[in-house]
Amino acid sequence: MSKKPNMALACADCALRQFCLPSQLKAVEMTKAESIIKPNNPVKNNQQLFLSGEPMRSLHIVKVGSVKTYVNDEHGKESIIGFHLPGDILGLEGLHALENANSATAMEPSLLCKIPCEGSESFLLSDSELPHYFLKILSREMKRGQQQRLLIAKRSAEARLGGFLLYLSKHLKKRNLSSNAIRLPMSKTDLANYLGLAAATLSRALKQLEKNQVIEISGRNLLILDTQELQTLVQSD
Amino acid sequence: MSKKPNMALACADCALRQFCLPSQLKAVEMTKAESIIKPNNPVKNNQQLFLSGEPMRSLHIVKVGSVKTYVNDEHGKESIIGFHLPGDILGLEGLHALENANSATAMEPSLLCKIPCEGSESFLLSDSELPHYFLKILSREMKRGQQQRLLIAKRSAEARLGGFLLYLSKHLKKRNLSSNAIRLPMSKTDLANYLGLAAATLSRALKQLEKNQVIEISGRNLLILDTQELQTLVQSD
DNA sequence: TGGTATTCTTGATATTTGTCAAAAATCTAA
DNA sequence: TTAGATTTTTGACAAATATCAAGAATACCA
Repeated sequence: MSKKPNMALACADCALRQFCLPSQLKAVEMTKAESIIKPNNPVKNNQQLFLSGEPMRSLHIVKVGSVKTYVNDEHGKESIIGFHLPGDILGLEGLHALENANSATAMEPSLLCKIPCEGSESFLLSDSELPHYFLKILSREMKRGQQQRLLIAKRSAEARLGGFLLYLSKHLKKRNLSSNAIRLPMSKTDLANYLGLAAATLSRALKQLEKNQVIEISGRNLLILDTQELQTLVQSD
Repeated sequence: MSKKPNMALACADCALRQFCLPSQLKAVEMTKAESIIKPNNPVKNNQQLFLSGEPMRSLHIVKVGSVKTYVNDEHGKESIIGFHLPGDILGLEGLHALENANSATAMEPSLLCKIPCEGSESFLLSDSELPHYFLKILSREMKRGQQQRLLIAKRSAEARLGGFLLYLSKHLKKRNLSSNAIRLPMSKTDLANYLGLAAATLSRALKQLEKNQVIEISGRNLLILDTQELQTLVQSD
């Protein structure tokens, strides 16, 4: 029953375990997973985690902090793919080619756990239940991606913003974090980019929601006052 | 070497095999796969294949024809999730819950192959290389979904249309089908819905591309005259 | 084949959103 | 802490797209 000093920080005792490893994992597989996963890599604010096009060395899981993924078009202009919070797995879209599809940068000082993709220990090659588990994760992410696309295809700026805030709120709630008082980890510019809006339009949409007493916002701190109204907004479009 | 009468239509000899089963599948696994897959189910035009929310009985693969997937919002309004052509696998986004995330309807008389999800024979539970293979498929689809989302977030109607036409063209080319003379399987209404545009806007965008001699269109028959120009259009946004 | 229903196109107009620029607010680093 | 850089907000305006309605084309079914 003795543990190595750093084990308290590793998977078995991790508060986020249910979001990145199957909860019903057998003890023997748990040990194996822990031997593969490299936990708690610290990264600084704005630090690049990986670059689009590079060979993929590992999947990343956000333990603490937040990360954005994006691609740069031929003119160097950045397009935001997504924002990733604690418990989120990054890099799944690169698995098929073992090449990073997107680039990733930390939006604040963060801790990341890594699951190596290469070599004999790779979970991709393993006979464990891990591949089946990741199949589920990918399927869920695919569904979520479709929903996000629909949100953006509805064109109203306020509806897009509302949908995003609801997503964020639900995400935090699942992790037993405050779901109404939210600190936005990303810049307004990046959020506008993600939502397919001009920065000025996002600014006005935020102001409008505040005027209607749906939210309160001060810098990156946001308070959802009327979840119901947000839902109505998203649906009525 | 003797075959059952319908085997000529089944997986081993299927022209689309490389798109739905791993090409390097071992003979023994190939046999197993063929024993699981129910090939060539005919469906009529406009026939429903499955409904969002229902328990998922199988994955579907388009063998002949075309299928659309969509969801209905609380007011019954339809939002198109995607269009699926021969070789495409449907239902992946429902795997994680074994529940259909979307509804599906044939856009023309079609043939579909089914991979059952339930029971002991399910590929999900199998120890074969199939789960690893589907991991790759899902990863690729996830990347594609992200690209489609970016296309729609860039807002110009012509760029969205151009991107879609390029996708369609590439898709057909991979299958050694005519990539410049395209028959659009979907209605303009559905395509507009998918691209997040009003039907009138799509109509005008098509007309504009025709005026600029980038495409020629007559009903559902479309000819790409200038692929290069389409690419420029998508990128310049 | 003909009649009906549906989809598509087109024009006129209204609305939304983007663009640009300047000022305000915020962040960063010495 | 402060100066400079960056991000955000705001206003004025331009551009793109939605909406609506009517007519044309097309598809569907008996």
